[in-house]
Amino acid sequence: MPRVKCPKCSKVETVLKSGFIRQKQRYYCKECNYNFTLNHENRKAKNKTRKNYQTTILDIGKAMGISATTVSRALRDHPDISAVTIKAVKQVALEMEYRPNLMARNFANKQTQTIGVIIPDLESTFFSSMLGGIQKVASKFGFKVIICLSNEDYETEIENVQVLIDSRVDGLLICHSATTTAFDYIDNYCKKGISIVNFYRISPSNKISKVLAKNTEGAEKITEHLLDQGCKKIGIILGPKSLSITEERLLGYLNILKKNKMDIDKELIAYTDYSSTSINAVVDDWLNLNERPDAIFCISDRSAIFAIKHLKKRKVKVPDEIAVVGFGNDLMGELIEPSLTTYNIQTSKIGETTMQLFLQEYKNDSDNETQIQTIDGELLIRESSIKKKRKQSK
Amino acid sequence: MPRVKCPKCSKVETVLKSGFIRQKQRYYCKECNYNFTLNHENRKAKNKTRKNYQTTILDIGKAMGISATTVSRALRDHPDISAVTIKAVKQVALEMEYRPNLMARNFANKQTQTIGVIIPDLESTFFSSMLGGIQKVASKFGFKVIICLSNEDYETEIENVQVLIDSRVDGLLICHSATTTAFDYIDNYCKKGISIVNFYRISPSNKISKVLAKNTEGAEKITEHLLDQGCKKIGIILGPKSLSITEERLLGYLNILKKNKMDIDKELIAYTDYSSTSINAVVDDWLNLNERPDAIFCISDRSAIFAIKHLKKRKVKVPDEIAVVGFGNDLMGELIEPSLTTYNIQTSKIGETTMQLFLQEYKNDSDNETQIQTIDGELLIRESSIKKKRKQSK
DNA sequence: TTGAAAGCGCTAACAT
DNA sequence: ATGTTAGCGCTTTCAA
Repeated sequence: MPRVKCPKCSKVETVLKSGFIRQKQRYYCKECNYNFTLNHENRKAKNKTRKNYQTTILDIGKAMGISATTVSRALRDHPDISAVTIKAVKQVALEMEYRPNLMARNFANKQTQTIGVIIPDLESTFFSSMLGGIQKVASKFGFKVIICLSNEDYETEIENVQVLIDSRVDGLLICHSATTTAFDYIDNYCKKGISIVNFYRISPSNKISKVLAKNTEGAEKITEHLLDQGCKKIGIILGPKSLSITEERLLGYLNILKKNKMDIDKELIAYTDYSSTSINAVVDDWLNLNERPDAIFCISDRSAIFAIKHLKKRKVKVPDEIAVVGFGNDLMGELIEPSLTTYNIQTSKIGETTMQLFLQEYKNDSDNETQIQTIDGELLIRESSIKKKRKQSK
Repeated sequence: MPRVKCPKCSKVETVLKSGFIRQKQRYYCKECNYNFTLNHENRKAKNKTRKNYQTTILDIGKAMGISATTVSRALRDHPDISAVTIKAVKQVALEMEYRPNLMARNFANKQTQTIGVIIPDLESTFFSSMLGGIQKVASKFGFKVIICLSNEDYETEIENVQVLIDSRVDGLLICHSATTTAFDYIDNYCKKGISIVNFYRISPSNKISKVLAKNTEGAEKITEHLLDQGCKKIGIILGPKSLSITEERLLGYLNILKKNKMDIDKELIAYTDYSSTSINAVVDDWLNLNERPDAIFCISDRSAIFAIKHLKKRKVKVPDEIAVVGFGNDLMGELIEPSLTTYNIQTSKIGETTMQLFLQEYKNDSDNETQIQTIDGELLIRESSIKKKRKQSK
């Protein structure tokens, strides 16, 4: 019951609420049979003088003669609040151009509806399309995405993680930089209960969920395909040793060579830092061998393109003299001449799945076990690996 | 003076602070010549029981027997605080694994150190490299970047703007979607004092600063180059009419045709929505003309690549029968065969400049005038526009 | 040099 | 169905 005096009889006990009039709480005195409203602050006047002043729920409450709590609840369609009140409040909110302050709301709720994403770079469509996938799912569920680029640098990666955690993002989706060799920091944060999902380039930690491409299987298919084309000597250009994808793809490559009882030539296994210089150096080395490889399997499409360009420069014919295949399926692979054979890992889907996995863990905040999801891929045979003799024989 | 009783004489007036001992405030009673500390809550015990409990400045304060205010100031190297205190506080903060809650800090400060970026998509390196530029400058100045993709959709663009503003981002960097035709919402937000910078695809509003490419100049150079190559009939494939870049580039194209007293054929001016279908349709139309164009100037590298692919499919030789040029300088242009002649607008620099412009306005929050910055570009002549006869004659 | 108190805008627990 | 109160973690007066 409202504790409001009737302006006529000055009694409190006889006064009841009686809906809203002109967006203001209306009261009714049973005794005097009198309807009245209270003179609260004027809506416009109240709008403090500061230039960027934003209406708050308190302003609305004052303007209407009701409490901020009721306004807060009405705005969020809380079941406790009556339909009339909700309607009236929303109306006033609109008039006063109220907009919720998400900073305040999130602070009060101790959550941010924001996830942080750390990726190595935006220089090809490769990571950006993963980012796109993440963003797509995130926006569908009302999450904001803060991006951070590690520029393939470990220090930057760590700094980014720190800032994001300090910002209290609800979750962290990490694709490690190529120079990251120490992954223990991940476990540290996990202890503190922060949701982290690893994607594509993953850490060895068993405390977090992961989304990865079928690296080993993909590498097997790629290698098999090259053998199919009659290749006898396949060089493999990898990334840094510390990277999960390097390891897994090398495994696939070795599996198939072993299965086919082929020699494994250590000289043909090269580790690089993804830079064009390091890739060109490897290619040069191999061209100087007595017996050149007849195929090069590159860790990424980007490196495959570097290799093709370099081979062209060195007047080596691709694919006839040396077949080149990539991995990943970057948009660029379709454009280069010859078009690039690759393994489509579905980057965008990796992003989507990563976000979904996070969401899943976020909802049932129980300490459920971590899971590892593997995204299917497919061999994409294009020109860069088709040996002519074979082509004709088919 | 501390209001602490001496444990021996129980007097208050005689007690002075005397530095820190074992990270705790130490007191000294002049009268008893006695040093002591107070028994405040235990550091470890205090660490509430909740799983994700994070140490707060209050925890540090309690643990040390000083106020949260002092801790807050010490942590930020406030000049009021003595060096000893600062050192001691930082030490304890480290021990207690304190991390500032940026959500709370930002809320109290009414700023977020975050900017929102709205771009149309991440499907090529085109916008993502602008994003990269923004991110680069942003991280240098301690700003976080929230990205939103409009997917070239006006509604989504508006929604994104709303969410970002509700989140109280410090600034908004917008590159409009291709379907945005109503830009008035921008002015509305400006009235409320939100910093907005427009980049690349800009609105007609004169209330916000803008960063743009030299569209008209670039289009002039491109057109001149095509005339140079002996082209007589240049088709131009534009984006939607509502887009600033469409208008400006068309202007450049027309300027040069007029300057050279050439006929302007309306049939050769086509508006598209950037989709491959719409571009292919235009190309098909032109191929069906009695007199086909001998060159096609595309609004973007992406559309130029669509055009080239389609022409190849239709067995039209590029550049001999029809030269094709793009605009922008997307990474892909270098890879396609024939490599694409384009105008390098320096996407990454556009991003960097946009962020710098925002920073500039943000610092001197005076209502300084808006500025428009134009980023230099350069003609990049590659294979797709070099007519053979010319090549030989040179 | 330090501390106490108020407040940022919102939400939730607890009345009524 | 609505209001009261307290609190999220931090910063900033203002007072000492």
